[in-house]
Formats: sequence, structure tokens, C-alpha cells
Amino acid sequence: MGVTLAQEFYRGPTVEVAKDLLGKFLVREFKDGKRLVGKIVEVEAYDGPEDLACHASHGRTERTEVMFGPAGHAYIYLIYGIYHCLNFVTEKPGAAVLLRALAPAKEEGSALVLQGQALNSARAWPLEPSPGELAGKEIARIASGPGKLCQWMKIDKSFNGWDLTKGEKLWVEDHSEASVKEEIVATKRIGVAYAGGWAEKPWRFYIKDNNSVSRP
DNA sequence: CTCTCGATGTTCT
DNA sequence: GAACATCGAGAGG
Repeated sequence: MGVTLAQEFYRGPTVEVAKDLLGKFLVREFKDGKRLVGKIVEVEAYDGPEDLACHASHGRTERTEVMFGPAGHAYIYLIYGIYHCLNFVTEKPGAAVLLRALAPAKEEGSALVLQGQALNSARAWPLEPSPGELAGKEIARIASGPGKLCQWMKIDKSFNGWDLTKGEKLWVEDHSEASVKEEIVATKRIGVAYAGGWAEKPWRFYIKDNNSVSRP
């Protein structure tokens, strides 16, 4: 069974927390008890006020306030007037980890089964989709980006500041007892060219060869 | 496959 | 007024 991540997990160095989040499962529970679950396959670390790519580099403002609060809370903002992005606050004031992509999973009994993943990611594509269902490749892309992830899980600014350690509505579970060790790739972060030398930091991490990682 | 562009609203200068 | 941690549609090869 999965274990809900406690605040202790979020209190490590931001880059370490980012890497450790890969392979964990984000869980969203709705009022009717229904759940959406996805394996975290892509993240980026934003390491506080001196990191010029980090929103906190503009100082402690109304928008970035929760990034300066306790670890293990959600920092959510609206981007391009359309999409929301989900971050987890870490211990360092002003630092957070951006969740960029999830591989959707299905709960079958007490087990989690990944959907739309190729054999090299430990699961085969589903068989012929039944009418009304998405094909495997389409399922894999349902949360393959920071905006899409929030769209899929219906996460908006009402979750800004949400305590992820409560195990309600939105939290992260560790199912490592059932998962395979996977290779991690590090690259430059996406869309932060304005940040000078900080744009070169290899603080984007993703699971190699996973079908749900965002495009670029 | 590649590239370009527009949508849309909050935040900060 | 500009910029923005994005995405998908549409045009062209």
C-alpha cells in the first residue's frame, strides 16, 4: 500500500526533493470519493530568491507568499491566463518543485497499474480500446505537461497553499515497494531563457523513455 | 515532421 | 504596458 509523504520529505534540498519525487504518485480525491492517480515522471527545481528563473526572485509578494511558507504545501499560479501550474514548496524559503508531467494510473484493487506505457517502462500499451475509451498513446499524453496535469486533475488556484501532508483532496504517495528502479535524465529547465546563467542549471528531471514526459 | 501564432488574465514595472 | 515555468491548431515541407 502507498504511504502518504510527510512534511519531512519536502524539507530536503530542493533539487533532491525534485529527483526523489520521480516515481511517486500524485493522488487527487474528489467529493464523491473518486480518485485520479498519476505517477510523477517529470519535475523541475526552482531554488529560491537567488535563482533568477524562480518566481521568488522578484521578492516576497502576494503571489509568491506560499513559497516562503512551510514545506509540503502547494504553490499554484496561473500562466498565460489559461493554465495552472502545480508546485510543491520545499524547506528553503522561496523554493519549490514544479510538477511537469504524470503517467496516468488505474487503481485495480490495491494495486496501481500504469496506463499507456510502453514495455520499456514496465507496462504494455492497453489492448484495443473499447468504444469511448482513449487509445494507449492518447492516455499517456493526458497529463504530459504542467498545464495539462492541472487540467486533468482539476487543480486550480483554490489549492494554492494546500497542505499536501494531510492526505486529503491532493497528496503524494510512495509506492516504491512495488516499483522498478528507473533511469533519470537531467536537462535545462524549459521556458526560462530569460534567467541568464540560471537557465543553464540542469534542474529538470524526468524518467527516461517514459511516454508521458512533455514534448521538448 | 517543422514552424508560427493566438488565446487570455494576473503580476510586476 | 509587457511579460509570462503553456498548449493546440493550422500552414507548409
